[in-house]
Amino acid sequence: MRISKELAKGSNGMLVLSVLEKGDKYGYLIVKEIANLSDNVFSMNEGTLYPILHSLEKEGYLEAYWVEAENMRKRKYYRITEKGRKELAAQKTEWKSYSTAVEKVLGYV
Amino acid sequence: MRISKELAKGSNGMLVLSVLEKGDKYGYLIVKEIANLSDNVFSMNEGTLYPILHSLEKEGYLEAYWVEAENMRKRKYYRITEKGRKELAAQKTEWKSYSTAVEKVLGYV
DNA sequence: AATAATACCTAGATAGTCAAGGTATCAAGG
DNA sequence: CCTTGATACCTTGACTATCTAGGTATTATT
Repeated sequence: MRISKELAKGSNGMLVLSVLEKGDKYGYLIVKEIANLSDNVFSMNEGTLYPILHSLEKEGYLEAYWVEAENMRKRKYYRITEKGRKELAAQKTEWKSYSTAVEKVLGYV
Repeated sequence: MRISKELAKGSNGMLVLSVLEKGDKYGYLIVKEIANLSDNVFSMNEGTLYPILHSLEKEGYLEAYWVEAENMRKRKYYRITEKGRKELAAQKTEWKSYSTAVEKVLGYV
């Protein structure tokens, strides 16, 4: 992250779920997608991403499957589950509540 | 915090600076002020606040002084310094950048 | 042949927050 | 008078998300 690491804490899981809601992706591509969508404000570290993916899978929010076509590196794709979609919705609600509260304290609202 | 603790990481220092920008306050009152302004979304733990205050003071962003009037508990007031105001401005800019980036990834923008 | 990009991963350190506790004063209610 | 709750300061130990830094391997480019 270009952004101070601490600000980001807690939002990365949500960001991962969010890009996967729009279609299955493999790890490396998730990093690129988050960088692109954020206009390169975020550049998620791989050492951050993979533990998050494993944790989200363990919680049942994601399912993984390997794709191994010819002339292509092996890629581990992730698909968001129904449980994952619900979790994402909850986290988005929480994000709204959090960011609104911050802006109230800052005097923006 | 009612908000998941991780989301809050990194923003608390900014919130403290922000409420002090509007006038000197002592620790206990800072907690109340942040709770009030955020409509009780935030309820900062004292175990979180005091280390933050000490750290901000150490960095030169705050200055402390005791007030000990009659019929009153001893209160340790904090005043934001010029350096603190600059830091706050920088953190507000970073917050804007961060929250905008999150909302871009979430597809709100 | 060397380098950069792709693609997966882990281990140890760092740092912010929390829960839980301590100390002490004051006001209100029983 | 005594207990309770609010005020007001603080510290310690645990938790956990992230980072830095490393590892392995393949493919494309120069």
